Amino acid sequence: MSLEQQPVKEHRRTRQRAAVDEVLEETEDFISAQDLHAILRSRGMSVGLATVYRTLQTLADNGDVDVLHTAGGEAAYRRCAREGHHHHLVCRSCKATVEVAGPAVERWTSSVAKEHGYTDVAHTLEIFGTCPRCAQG
Amino acid sequence: MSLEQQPVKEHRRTRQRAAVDEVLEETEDFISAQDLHAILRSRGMSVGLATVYRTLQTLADNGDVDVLHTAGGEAAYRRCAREGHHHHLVCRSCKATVEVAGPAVERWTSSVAKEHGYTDVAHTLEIFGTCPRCAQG
DNA sequence: CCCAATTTTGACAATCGTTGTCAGTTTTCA
DNA sequence: TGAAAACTGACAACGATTGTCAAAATTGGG
Ligand SMILES: [Zn+2]
Ligand SMILES: [Zn+2]
Ligand SMILES: [Zn+2]
Ligand SMILES: [Zn+2]
Repeated sequence: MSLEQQPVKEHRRTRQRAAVDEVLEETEDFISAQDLHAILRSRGMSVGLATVYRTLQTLADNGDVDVLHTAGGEAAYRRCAREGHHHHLVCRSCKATVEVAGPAVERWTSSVAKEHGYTDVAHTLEIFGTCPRCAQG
Repeated sequence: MSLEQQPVKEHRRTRQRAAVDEVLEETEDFISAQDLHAILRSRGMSVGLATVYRTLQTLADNGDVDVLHTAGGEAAYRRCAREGHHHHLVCRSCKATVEVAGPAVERWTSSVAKEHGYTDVAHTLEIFGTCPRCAQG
């Protein structure tokens, strides 16, 4: 067995990371690296695109933000309120997100996996739909 | 029986499509467009990469094959035995796939969506793990 | 069988999100 | 304060996928 410690990669406090953090903090919905970078630029904050990518990647690795892969194949990030494992109900058009927990689903996935002898199990689950606001207004 | 109008985009029978179909038919696990193309080439069957992409895309659109987005961000395709809506338990290393149905999950996702007023709901759910064979040998 | 309309093909360029490079900059801490 | 260590950013590189468009193949008549 290999006991893996959490990879605390974020050691140093830099203005770039603070900037990314700030945007994440005030952004309610999932946002892509590119979009976050655009926001920073529009605010006159100069942060390299690569740095934005790296920072988000690290935050995701450390579990500080959730990652979602959109239909278009791009990664979107979000700092969620809920702490433990959970999933998302996301509006296809405006990205409005609801955090949802489904203990039954978690149990089901592990039982299915175990049933077939699969180990080291993980799963991805996202629910997409049209939110009430976008549905009609 | 329910009459569902299928977008029959595949009109013509060409050797290229037959070739792609053949590989899909004999391939048990999910396979990417690139890998399928490589197999065709290795067999001396000349089929353009773009054609492989287009063919798989069309098959997926018509619901003839299932699509899976791997961790590496590439699409993988599979002709499944099960007909209705279902999910997959996939081995991370060898791609060995088990088709699974989870009526409870389906119910849960729609109830959660309805609960928050979301409509036109869909969901993605994939279970990843290490299959028994890869686990030890 | 032959043809013209229509669809499909494939080599190649182009796009797009993302990662690698690496010299110069910043942070940390002894 | 003085490095060692981590971080940054401009830019190149990358890999998967899509767009282009002339040439080739399929189809349904005639
Ligand atoms: Zn979340
Ligand atoms: Zn919405
Ligand atoms: Zn399937
Ligand atoms: Zn396996």
